[in-house]
Amino acid sequence: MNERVFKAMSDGTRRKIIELLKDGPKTAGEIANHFPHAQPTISRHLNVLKNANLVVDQREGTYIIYRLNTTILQEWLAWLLEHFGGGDDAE
Amino acid sequence: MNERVFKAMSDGTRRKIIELLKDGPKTAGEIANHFPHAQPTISRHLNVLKNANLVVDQREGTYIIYRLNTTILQEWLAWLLEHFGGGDDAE
DNA sequence: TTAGTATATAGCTATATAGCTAATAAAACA
DNA sequence: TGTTTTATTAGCTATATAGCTATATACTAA
Repeated sequence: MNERVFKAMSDGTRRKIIELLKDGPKTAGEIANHFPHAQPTISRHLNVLKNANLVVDQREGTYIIYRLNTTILQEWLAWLLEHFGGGDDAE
Repeated sequence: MNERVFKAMSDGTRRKIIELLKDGPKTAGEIANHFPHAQPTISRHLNVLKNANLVVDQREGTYIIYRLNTTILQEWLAWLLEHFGGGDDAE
């Protein structure tokens, strides 16, 4: 499993971005409006998520639309369950 | 969910320690022997895991035995599934 | 071309983290 | 007590990261 996914998911702001995008694609501005941080700060968080391949972006006119890459997210969860889940005796 | 758990799990060495401890409790030295790092380096990783409550330690003579806190690990996985799992339309 | 809007990049600061070696602590045992 | 073994803590360096402001880029529309 790609280390970048773990690093990306280890930040609370980025996890909230992922949760936002679970409800559907959003522009960078819409995403930024959900946070108290400056817009460039969110832009960089989005870039971290993009480098982890957890989101994809697509320019639409002046807007850039971000959407979740559900495949990577599901693969990550599957990897976690495989490695850390169900290890208890009383399962 | 405790931010410390995410930070703890975002490091590859610490994830390997967790996997080792899934096979049963081990002393700090046994754990360190599985890695190319200096022993104090592993000691600090163990401390990060301890602060996240992912492991507990117990002195046994000169040894200190680490064991997995499966509860926290399972709670973490459950939290992840709840927030990020099953969001796909075609589930 | 100019102006305006949306977003990213550059450049900075402060803080966190992973690694190391050296020193310290805690227990066992002669 | 002094020595050995096991492990942690202290102190350091190098690197990464999250935040900011200022600037640049990409597109739209006048």
